[in-house]
Amino acid sequence: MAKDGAGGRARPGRAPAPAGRRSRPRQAEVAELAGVSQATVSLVLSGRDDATGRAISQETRRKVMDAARSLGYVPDPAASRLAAARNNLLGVFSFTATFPTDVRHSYYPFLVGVEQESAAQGYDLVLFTGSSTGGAGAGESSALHRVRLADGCLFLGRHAPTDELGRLVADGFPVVHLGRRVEPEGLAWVGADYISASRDVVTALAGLGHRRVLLVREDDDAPASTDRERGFREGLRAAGLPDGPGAVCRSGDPGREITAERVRQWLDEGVTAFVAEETDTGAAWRALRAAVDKAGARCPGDVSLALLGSPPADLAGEPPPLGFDIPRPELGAEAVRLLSALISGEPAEKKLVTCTFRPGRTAGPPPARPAAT
Amino acid sequence: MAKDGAGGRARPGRAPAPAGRRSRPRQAEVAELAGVSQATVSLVLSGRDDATGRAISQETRRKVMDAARSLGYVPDPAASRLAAARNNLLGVFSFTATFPTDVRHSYYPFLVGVEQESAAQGYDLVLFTGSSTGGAGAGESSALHRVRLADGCLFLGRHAPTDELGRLVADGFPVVHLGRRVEPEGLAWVGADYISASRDVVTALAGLGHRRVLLVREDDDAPASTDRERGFREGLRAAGLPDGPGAVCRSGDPGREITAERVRQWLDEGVTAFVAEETDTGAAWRALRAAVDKAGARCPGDVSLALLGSPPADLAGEPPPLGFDIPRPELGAEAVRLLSALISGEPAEKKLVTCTFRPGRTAGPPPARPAAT
DNA sequence: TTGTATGCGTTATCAC
DNA sequence: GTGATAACGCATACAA
Repeated sequence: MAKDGAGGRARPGRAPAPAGRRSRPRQAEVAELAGVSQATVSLVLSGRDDATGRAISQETRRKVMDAARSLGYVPDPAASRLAAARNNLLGVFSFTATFPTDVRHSYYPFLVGVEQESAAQGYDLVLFTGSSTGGAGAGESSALHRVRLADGCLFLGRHAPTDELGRLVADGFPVVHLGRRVEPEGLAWVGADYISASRDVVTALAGLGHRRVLLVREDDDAPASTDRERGFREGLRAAGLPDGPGAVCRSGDPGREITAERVRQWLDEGVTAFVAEETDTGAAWRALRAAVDKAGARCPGDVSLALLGSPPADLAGEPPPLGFDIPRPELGAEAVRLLSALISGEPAEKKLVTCTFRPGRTAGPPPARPAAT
Repeated sequence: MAKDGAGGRARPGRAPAPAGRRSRPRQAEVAELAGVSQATVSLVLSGRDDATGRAISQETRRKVMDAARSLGYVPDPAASRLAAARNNLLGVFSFTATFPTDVRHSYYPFLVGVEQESAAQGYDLVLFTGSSTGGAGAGESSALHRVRLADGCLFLGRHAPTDELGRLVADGFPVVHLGRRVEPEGLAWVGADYISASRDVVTALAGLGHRRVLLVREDDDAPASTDRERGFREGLRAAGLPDGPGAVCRSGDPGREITAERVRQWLDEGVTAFVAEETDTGAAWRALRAAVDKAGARCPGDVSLALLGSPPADLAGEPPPLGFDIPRPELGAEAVRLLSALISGEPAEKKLVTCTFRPGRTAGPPPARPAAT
């Protein structure tokens, strides 16, 4: 009973396969063609034969390889994962569409690095489409459990629910988050070192002679924002500049927009340099530039500007702002490396990647006399 | 023998689980807690109980649900997909990196639609790249056959080798090509209807009063090019315009560039409108515009221009050309629909998607007197 | 050096 | 209504 031969059988106990379509070749069929057992096929194809001391004759190896090739055999990832707990698949899960219509919000730059490093490490990528409309797990309380099909998963975007992630981590499922993240406890992540990078920008401004520098940031409490503010303040202190509440302006709310009028006022108060945060849409930087322009101040003659990040793509033609670039592909690659290590059983790490300082052309010495006088 | 209880057992026959990692609860454990059989748990949790007429008592349902919740049960996707004989994975194979650094050559717009529709259909995506050396199957002779790990695969780009694709098709593996393609026989594809779209552009020009229209195309015999030429010629004939070899200029070769001189000459010959093909880099359109400009002709005053496709991204600021837009996201979505149908056993289809006519601002009536007189 | 037997967690069929 | 039981395709301890 049971164990019928490997040949095309009627798949008892289940609905018949779609008419006319043969299922993908299995190891059993490769074995039959090569005249060996399925177990031998498994050994040969996994390359685990000589590694574990199990020696398999070259003759057999060749026969198996040939059979596999001629049948176009490819291991079933689900079966591999079930049997061996690994299938060389890395998951990528984002909570907004990975390829949004609006390219500005995309994870594209990260994916460049993720793809490269995954290939280098011998992994294929599975894009879990759980984010958008439904995904394969629509209706489920958690669409997230699907990622367990892969050996590990990368999470993009700050909207990952902490408890779901926590569950994965608690179960020992390898997870890496792209972006610094405080919780859940024990979560591995790779983030950009906004603190140092922001500090360096302020240091550069101070070095140029600026004594009053203002940070314009969004009213958001994500680490990406708070880290920049922290670095900004560190930079002020390191340069011996005043670091009061007046050094930072939370913008973004209605009635708090950066207007020409406010800029004018700040200039009158002695501010000679403005620092903006990079945002998804680049709105902050755009608004600041517009306001300064409208206020009649020239940059970098009358006022210096800096951007804690990269300018939006449509401003690529403008002179590059003083600031830093986030090495997104490198972040993606590093995340894959961490994930790979996790899968190998190493402990969860948290890693900051250094940003690239960008001298830019929007900063110079402050005007000789106070702009307002 | 075998069939030991569901309780925490030592997982015989395999390497011990990584230290400290307890395995997650299985249906068997849920069943035990609920006092029912594992099969019942499967029925209840899959929600397939009332759908198939198998009535399960509310009492049992509740007990199972409670047990599952209290144990924190989440289904193992590997096991589900193995048992269901499908892994809900769709391959996406591109012959250049899926995320090239040069975004202009990218498949991004297609992927937008692919991702959306895949999510809607309950599929996850596996990204393969022909260019990348690595991947889980590195070392194999053909990187292409790796796609068989998915339930079906989408191919992007025209460089897919016909014989390899033919092999997949012959094996009954579900494949859809993004872009019209003549061979291999029996290959399903989704393409843009360049013929109608190009015809409409010519019709629009003729409607404006143009009698001599010239198509500038690359020296390429891909369907994307030949279809446009065919539509162009159809448009000429439909408008009763002359359709000789002089109506088309094959450019791109050295010595055949579109120069100001040649444009001048064509204008002298009575040509009043030029139509260019969209190319990967946008080179044709760029060259044509430059040449016309350099020839001192103004557009649309002296000469009308049209583009069979969309202008390159960096020309987004210029006035939009008369022509059409390729609904790339829609193409991607349609391809996924076709692939999904193929996987369900339906026959291979070929489908053309209608392009969007774009009036643009580069065409007007021809000059009152021949430009050359 | 190769084959046999068995389990991974789920689904689906069939007797009860 | 419910519970055995047989695959799904692969990996591995162990026998041969």
